[in-house]
Amino acid sequence: MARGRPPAHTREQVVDAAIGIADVEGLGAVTMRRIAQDIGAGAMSLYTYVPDKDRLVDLMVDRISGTVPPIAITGDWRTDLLALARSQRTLMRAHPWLPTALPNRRLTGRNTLAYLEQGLAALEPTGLPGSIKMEIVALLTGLVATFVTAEVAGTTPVPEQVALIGEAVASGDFPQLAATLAEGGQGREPDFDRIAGWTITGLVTQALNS
Amino acid sequence: MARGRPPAHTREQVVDAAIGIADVEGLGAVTMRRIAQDIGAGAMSLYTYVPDKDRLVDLMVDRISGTVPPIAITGDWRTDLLALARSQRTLMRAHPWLPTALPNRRLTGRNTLAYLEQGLAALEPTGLPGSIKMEIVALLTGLVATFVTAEVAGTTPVPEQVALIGEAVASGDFPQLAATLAEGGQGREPDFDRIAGWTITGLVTQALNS
DNA sequence: GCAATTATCGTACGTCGTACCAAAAATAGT
DNA sequence: ACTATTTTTGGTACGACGTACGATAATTGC
Repeated sequence: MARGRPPAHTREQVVDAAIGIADVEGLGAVTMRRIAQDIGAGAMSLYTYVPDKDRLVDLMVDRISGTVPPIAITGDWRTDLLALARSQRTLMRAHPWLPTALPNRRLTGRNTLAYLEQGLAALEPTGLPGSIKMEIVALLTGLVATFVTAEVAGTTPVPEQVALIGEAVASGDFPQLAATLAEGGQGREPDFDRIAGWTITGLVTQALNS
Repeated sequence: MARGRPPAHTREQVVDAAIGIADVEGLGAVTMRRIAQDIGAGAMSLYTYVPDKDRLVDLMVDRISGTVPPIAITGDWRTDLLALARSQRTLMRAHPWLPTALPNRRLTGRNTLAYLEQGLAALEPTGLPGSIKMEIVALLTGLVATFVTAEVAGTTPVPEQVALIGEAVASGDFPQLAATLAEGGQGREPDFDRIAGWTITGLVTQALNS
């Protein structure tokens, strides 16, 4: 029944290899030749499994989205949305290239849709209009991406930025910034649950009151 | 006093040419050869004005940030933060490549710092700790970027996504999504002021109450 | 004039995505 | 068994990219 030369690999193999490279060396290290080398194939053979590189990234996103277990819907939107945000954060921390890959990307598969579905389910008890629910889910995803990006990048202070900020503060043109930096780190450190909780509660309650 | 052969162009000229290309044809169309051609220079001459392409993008971001007039600080954080968010949105709509360029980008210049300064100034009356103020500004920027990205991309429905969603809905596995889509567009359409207002109020009031 | 200095930009290298196509490996029909 | 058909493989090659290198040109200071 299966005519023609049998494939030596699978689409999943290709996508998984790409994800493995991106996880360790970043999305920039993902090239067709590199993937091919990793799975022991010729570069051009990959095009049997994937139409082009852009779609491959779409497939990468959808595939890792499938690795997240669905959240339990309790019926309390606060709890459920926070659980969803948490699982997204876990996913993005495991695959730090994800926030970079997300913008301008099409909805690519059932796993990505499943995420949206869960967001809508979490918001069901609010009785908000569907379009508002969609917005809230999108904004929540953006928030998590912003947070994780800052979280991952924030660990390494770039000396050249320190210099810029230092002389900016010294110039006296940025009094608020100077005061904030002088204040030091005695503020609470970034806490995902707190931030996400604020946003969720803020967005939904404001939406309900308008 | 200025020894050696005089420069035929300026850094601003190079950066502005790059911005012009990006505005019309997207960030992907910005190449060193293309910029050089636009300003009538050899490709390699650009390296007199800019260390490399990555820094050039940094300079692009900082330069357009300088085109935004500073907001008037009224002392009401709600008003001032919304004004800041609005001006950021205006900027991002005028330069749609900006949300794409933002993630993982270093603070590059005084104009970018000035934006941060304004955010801190707007939050001054709240009396929140500096680190919290910083977070709120960062999250607000992320929110605007998310919104504008959706706003700009949302105008063109991709047929291939419609097909995916259609069959997903037909499969019955996504009841919430199906219900939401069936509900149609009778919900209010995305309104930036409303969304930004929710988030600002939500974030700040929750921060104050915790 | 003559060095010293600085900018210009043609050439070239390595890397990328991927178009093209001959070779290889399987089945279906005879 | 053989042939025709179908499908995958992967080598070669093309155009575009960022940019290293270095010869050349244009300016100032002595």
